[in-house]
Amino acid sequence: MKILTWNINSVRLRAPLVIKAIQALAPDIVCLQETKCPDPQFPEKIFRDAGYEHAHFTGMKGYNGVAILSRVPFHTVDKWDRFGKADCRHAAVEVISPKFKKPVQIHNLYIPAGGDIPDVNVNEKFAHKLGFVDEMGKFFADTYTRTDPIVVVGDFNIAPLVNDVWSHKQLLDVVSHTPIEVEKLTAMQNSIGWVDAIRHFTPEPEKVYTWWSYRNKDWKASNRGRRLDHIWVTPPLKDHLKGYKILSDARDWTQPSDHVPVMIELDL
DNA sequence: ATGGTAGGTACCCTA
Repeated sequence: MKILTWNINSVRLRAPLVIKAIQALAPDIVCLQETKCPDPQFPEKIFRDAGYEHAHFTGMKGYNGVAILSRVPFHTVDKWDRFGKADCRHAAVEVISPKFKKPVQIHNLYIPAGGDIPDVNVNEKFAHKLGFVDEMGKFFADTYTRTDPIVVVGDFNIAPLVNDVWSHKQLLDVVSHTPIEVEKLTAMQNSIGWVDAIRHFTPEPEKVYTWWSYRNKDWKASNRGRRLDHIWVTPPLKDHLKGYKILSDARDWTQPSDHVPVMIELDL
């Protein structure tokens, strides 16, 4: 089973690029973030016509929004409001796997970016981000155990490791790579023993990026990337990891997202 | 030290 995650920054604008990524990678399940689309306007048909007839999404006007599209049947698990806000950042489904006795859940997550200033006293968006990550860790610990087969994917907006950013030293005070964010994300990861599936294949100190800012003249030449998008699995799935792909080419497509598609293949 | 770009929306917010 192939699971793709991509922050596409407007699903209505970039649905054709999602189709292009689907044609390149042939995922079974596609998890999108930043759909920026209220549910009644979600472009379901274009994905249905491409073979992804199952969909679970939660969106709102202008901001945020997550969607799960699938060519295999799933059961909807739920969608959640997080940290007291109805901001459409978390949804989950479950699929039946012949390898496991119980269903495998897939969680799609869009963690808040957190604003520019890494100080909770002057920046409420940063406080929201840290609180959101705390709440996710508590949710996983309260709802599951580390023996449940679960996948969580999404734009976590945090690059936790030294080589998840182009310059560890220069980004220590930049939101996405500050020590407090890394501490919170690590606590969330430890909640039920999440395994970082991308680093399973490309351990430190190899540089791995999934996002390059729009504000760089030449993203490829400057290569000031960050690994903000993640795929984690619980311990029972670790031995079933078969491969991964980061489609960096997509950063060069016409009208690109600033994030690129990240995919994991699991033997389920 | 600063400002750079993008999308959605409505004249500004978030990323």
